[in-house]
Amino acid sequence: MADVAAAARVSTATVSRVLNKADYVKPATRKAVEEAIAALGYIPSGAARSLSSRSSRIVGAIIPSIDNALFAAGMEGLQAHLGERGYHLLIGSSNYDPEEEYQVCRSFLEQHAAGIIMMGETHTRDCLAVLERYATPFVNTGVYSPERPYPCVGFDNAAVVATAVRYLLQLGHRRFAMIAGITADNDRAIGRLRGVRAELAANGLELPDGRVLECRYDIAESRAAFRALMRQPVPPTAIVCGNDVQGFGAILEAQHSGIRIPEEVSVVGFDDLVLSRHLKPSLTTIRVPTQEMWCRAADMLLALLNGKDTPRALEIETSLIVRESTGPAPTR
Amino acid sequence: MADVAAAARVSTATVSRVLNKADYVKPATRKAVEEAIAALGYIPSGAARSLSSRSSRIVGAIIPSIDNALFAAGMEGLQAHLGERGYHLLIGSSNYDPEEEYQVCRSFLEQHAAGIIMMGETHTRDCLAVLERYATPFVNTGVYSPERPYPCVGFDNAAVVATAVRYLLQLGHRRFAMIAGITADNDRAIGRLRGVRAELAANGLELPDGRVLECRYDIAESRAAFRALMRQPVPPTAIVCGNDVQGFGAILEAQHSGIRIPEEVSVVGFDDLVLSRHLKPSLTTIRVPTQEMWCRAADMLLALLNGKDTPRALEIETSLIVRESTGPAPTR
DNA sequence: CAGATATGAGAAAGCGATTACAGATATCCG
DNA sequence: CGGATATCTGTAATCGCTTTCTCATATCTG
Repeated sequence: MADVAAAARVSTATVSRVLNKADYVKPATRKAVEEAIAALGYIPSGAARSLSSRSSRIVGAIIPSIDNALFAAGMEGLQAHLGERGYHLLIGSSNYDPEEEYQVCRSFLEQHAAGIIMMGETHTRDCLAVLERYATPFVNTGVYSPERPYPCVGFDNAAVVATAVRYLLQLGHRRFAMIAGITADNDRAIGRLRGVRAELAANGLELPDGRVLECRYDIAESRAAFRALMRQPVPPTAIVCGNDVQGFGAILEAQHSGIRIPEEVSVVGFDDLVLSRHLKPSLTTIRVPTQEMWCRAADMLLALLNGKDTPRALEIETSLIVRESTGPAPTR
Repeated sequence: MADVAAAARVSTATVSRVLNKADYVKPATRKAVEEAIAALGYIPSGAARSLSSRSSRIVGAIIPSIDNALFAAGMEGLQAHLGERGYHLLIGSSNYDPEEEYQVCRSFLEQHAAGIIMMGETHTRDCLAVLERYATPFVNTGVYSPERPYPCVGFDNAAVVATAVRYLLQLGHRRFAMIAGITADNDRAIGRLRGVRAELAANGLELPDGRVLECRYDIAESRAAFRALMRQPVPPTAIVCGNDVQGFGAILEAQHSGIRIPEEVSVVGFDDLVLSRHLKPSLTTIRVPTQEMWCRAADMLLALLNGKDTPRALEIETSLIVRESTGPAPTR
């Protein structure tokens, strides 16, 4: 910076002013500085800036896994969105473990993240404490809990999945099963399971434990789960999946084992990944505008950061996308 | 840090020593400091550290797109690998554009990245210059060019794809087509196209321009490309795809339009994504140990960073995985 | 037991920016 | 045209660490 200042025959303070847009700087002076910056190929030190200004333009995002089309798409959109606003994105994965999430959170704080966006609302006490201690705002995504004190952008997983169940009920289905995500420490997975149970209960139906198989968001495991469900003495006629990957597992296993979807069994997913519309049969699912969700979360975080006014809970619109994997319940 | 020092009744210099493992610190003193750190919930400032030490434990990775299962898996593995070694990962995407890559590179330098891993070896002159100027080492991945002066970890795309072509030739195929990735500024896509051409030429065959369709790594576009190829007056009997996503497009389009794979046409992909084995028919492809590749690239970078001895070019082993999407050439 | 050698800990000078505060011009008014 | 005001620019302290010296103490050595 001193070099730039010398080349432009000004002080470092002026260079700083040019860099930070603000303040009064005569056009001529500004031009001289900008030319010096370009000529010297100067890149300001982010470390020094955040040290000195006690703030950074870094936002951290903690997702369960980068290796999941859903989150990957979200990060792609988030990065572009933040980039346009002059912020950098730090990505970390928690592996669905709040303890790991806490560690990632600490490492973000170490890097002076100005704010953090996290998937879900299940955080360790330590995690919340450290965020509080370092006065770092955060936003939960993928969940919508206006009654809780934490900022969130998402939707009510239980309520949303219920719309899919209602649709299946209308189609005449009565024997339901669910291929659920691992519910341990996963509020979204819990919500979806709860939503299915609740909607069925509201219609006088049950979802017995034997009809709920938890497995990871992994095609091989989901195929195994689908197979197991369909081999039961009285197989279900409708299977609700925790997300689209599990839905893919169901459809692919059906292709392999010759089970006809939707004639023998209907399948619905959740998320509407790109592949869903391309499989055969294409997958009926809940569309979630992932990128929009993350971008809105970023907007909320930036508003919080800059002291701007913002609602503390934002609901993201989802919709049921009916495709080929669902149909009338078989008449036995 | 001053608080920690005060609590432990030592100087900040000693706290620093404890933090950085090195140096002589009496066990008792170390213990006192560590207790103070824990008690105060102290998190050292990464900015101050890298400013003061003129080095950081940050590694940047620039990939074309986060929203691609291949890179996502690579990043997942890379992050874990770097994390174990006390390094943080910064992820950026170039959108297959060298100019954007350069901008991401600059932003990494701004964050004091100690080193950078980039996909491919097509970088702008400015990008190489700025890396040189800031004395920041980098490693190219996904390519293997021992004759070039830049460190790389990957494989020879042309040579590898040739193994797939050879296999198809053995099966009796003579009419080839290719659904290639966009070759502009993409050395991997170029290499694969070149590899197919070269291997065919070596066997007295040609790949006419009309039999090469470039499209993005996107299922919808790939489906369209497959459809177009199969609608030609004399359709190909073997289609080599630039990567697995394009292979998925081919298989899914075939399912939809009733074209039988491999009876009517054989299809091979590249990368061996998880889905490849699960589709019906499953996709014959080239397995690329993505995570290993990125981890080896990280190892090389860290070696470069720490002045350790390391080969400057590392070849990653790939292998042809024969599945159901390839078979004998139809006898016309 | 004196002197040499390790070992452990502190003082203070940066690292590269930002930002009060103050000083210097330029502009404007009566 | 002098002085008040508004507009620019510079000086220097500061951010939270690392690291080089330097010094104090402990451990050997003959």
